[in-house]
Amino acid sequence: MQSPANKSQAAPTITDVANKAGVSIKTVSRVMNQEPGVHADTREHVLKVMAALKYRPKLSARSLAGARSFVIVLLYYDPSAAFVAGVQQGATLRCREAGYHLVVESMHNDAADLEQQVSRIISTLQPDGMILTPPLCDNRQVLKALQDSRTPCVLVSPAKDIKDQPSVRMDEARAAEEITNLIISLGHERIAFIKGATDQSASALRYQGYLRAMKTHGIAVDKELVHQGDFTFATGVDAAHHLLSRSVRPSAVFASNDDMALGVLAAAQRLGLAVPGDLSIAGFDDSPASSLVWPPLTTVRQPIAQMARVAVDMLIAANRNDAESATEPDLHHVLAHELVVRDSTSKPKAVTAANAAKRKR
Amino acid sequence: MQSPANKSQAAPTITDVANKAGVSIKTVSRVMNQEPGVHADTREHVLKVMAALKYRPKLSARSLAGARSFVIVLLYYDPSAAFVAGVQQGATLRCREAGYHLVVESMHNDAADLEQQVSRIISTLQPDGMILTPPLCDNRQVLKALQDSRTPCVLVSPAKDIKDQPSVRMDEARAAEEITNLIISLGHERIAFIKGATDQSASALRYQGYLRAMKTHGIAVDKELVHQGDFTFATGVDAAHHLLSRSVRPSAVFASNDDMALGVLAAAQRLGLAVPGDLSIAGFDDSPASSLVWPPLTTVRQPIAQMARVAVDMLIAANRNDAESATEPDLHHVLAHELVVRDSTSKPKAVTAANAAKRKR
DNA sequence: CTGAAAGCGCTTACAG
DNA sequence: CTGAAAGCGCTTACAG
Repeated sequence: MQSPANKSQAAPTITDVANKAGVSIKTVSRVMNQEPGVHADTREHVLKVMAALKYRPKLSARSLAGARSFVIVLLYYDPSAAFVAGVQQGATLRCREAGYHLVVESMHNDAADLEQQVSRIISTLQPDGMILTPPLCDNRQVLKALQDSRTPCVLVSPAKDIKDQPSVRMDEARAAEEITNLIISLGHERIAFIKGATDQSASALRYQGYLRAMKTHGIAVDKELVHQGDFTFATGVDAAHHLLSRSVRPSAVFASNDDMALGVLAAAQRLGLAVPGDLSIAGFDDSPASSLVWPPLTTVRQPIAQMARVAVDMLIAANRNDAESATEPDLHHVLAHELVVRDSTSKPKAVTAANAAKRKR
Repeated sequence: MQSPANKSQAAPTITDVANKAGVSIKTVSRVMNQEPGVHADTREHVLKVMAALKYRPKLSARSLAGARSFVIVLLYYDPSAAFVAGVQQGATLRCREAGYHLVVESMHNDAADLEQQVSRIISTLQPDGMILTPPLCDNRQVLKALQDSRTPCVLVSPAKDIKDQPSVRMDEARAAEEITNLIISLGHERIAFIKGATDQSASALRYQGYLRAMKTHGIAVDKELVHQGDFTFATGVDAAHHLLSRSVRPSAVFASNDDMALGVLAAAQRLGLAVPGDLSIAGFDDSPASSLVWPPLTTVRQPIAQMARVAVDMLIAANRNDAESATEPDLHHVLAHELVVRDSTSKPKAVTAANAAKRKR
């Protein structure tokens, strides 16, 4: 049924390139894999023929014949849309640069057959590596499936580092400390803190950062100004109502994520407080919403896309080192974050005035 | 170097299954592809052996040997994180149900070599189908690369439907009409509208919906109450300042997306207007931020994940029909949206009072 | 209803 | 520096 015309339209194979270049397919293979041991002229000639024919090696053939699949899997379970999108953006771009492709799979963290699901994906796809994001990167079943299959794997923002298990993260505590320092440097002393969900490691780390900054500056932490939240908008609102009903109000609130900070902002505005005039507010995450309110929030930007890029790089390196059994250079990467100072924080006008008044009495 | 112990650990192949089941690999192949012409007992027995061996066919081998790759590619260029995440969620889950895998690739819509990039991905991956989201689904270069390769492709929310080109969308105009109806039913008459970016088809459609509802209810549209925006927070703020400085203010604003609605909300609050008391506000998209402000926004939820599921279904069906050359049943799907009524809209208290006062004079 | 043979397009291990 | 042969794990086209 296939006419010659159709046949000529078929995608060129390595054999087509070899024939036209007058070399063996092995030489073409060497060139496209950038292996040594090919004469410069030969290499150049083959390269030209490949370009002329618009030759693209098929992933399935390379994968079946060789040890690599050029596939990296991103396993995730709905953290925030912004987080997934960020990881993906970084991972997919880096993959393309390196000739890899990113397969994404969304899994329920509490599925009973999670280990099976993961091992099935690995067996079917035989990926060269896997990227895990919270909460899956802290899930025993997932980790077990990965280890059994000996698939290289990088954890992005895991709760804690595991020995011999590569990871990428930012310094949550340091970032929280810096944002607290910023608020203190503005002149605040009564700085409230809203904690995040107790089952997430970031919560404790961010709280540590807050405490450290307060201590460094010799400011006593009033326990009444520390409130438990769970990273949701609603608990931010709640916390604000509690904190702002104190006889002596805080002049600033550091909510350990943006959603809670937005809750504080909403509550403050309902109470008729000016932000940042009457109350400075800082968040954490640089979520999209943080710049879609007035005033836009001072917050911390996680290097999400960059973490994903690094994760991909580590996986590719792991594949190369596999044969050489070289020791991994850096198992645990910590990437720089960024303070995003916007309009929700300022000098404590009201408090300053009040303090001045007090002193006069 | 490989000990027998290691060998037995190797992933089982179709040959292993065939040997253990005492049949040919062709029979195993028939069973796993659910092909007819296998005795029920044989089928059952093979199935048991596959399960016992935890046999998983390798995608690379199936892809190389056969006409299908079991891979679907999602091509996107950073619309909103929420949109990408939604499409992905729907697509990845549906893919897993059907034994497919989703490869994601992020591309710059304005890249000079876009057509080449897309055709390279197709040649390399040989996907069974492709999902395109805005703005790529309206990009000529992308569409051309797809057609040249004859890869089945579904457009999600394209600017307009193309003949013979499958698509999935919601009814933007209808949704905008419904939200306008809602506002009208609350008692509003001076309803402002903020248009979206002129280069996006949704802008015109949503405006049409607004006009249609106003006309249906016999309310004249005051052109001073229609303001051009571009879907950003900043233009929402601008629009609000213009609209609210009118001698007779609107009692409600329908911003044609949430980001602009949030801008209106921020501006209104700075001006000391109560929302929804003094001003009702409605948005469009149900963005994450829309419920992270006070009051939470009345808006429209697009069936994003559902659109992606349908897109995957259409691609899988296209692959099946390929051989039978059956005609596609529904080329253009329109999915139901959902009105999300929250607290940013209410009866026009202030205006009602004012109107009452006017009448008394 | 079942199977033997050939082949998909590459890489591997070996030879020269 | 280069290549001929075998094989990866499946599906296809054909036979019985």
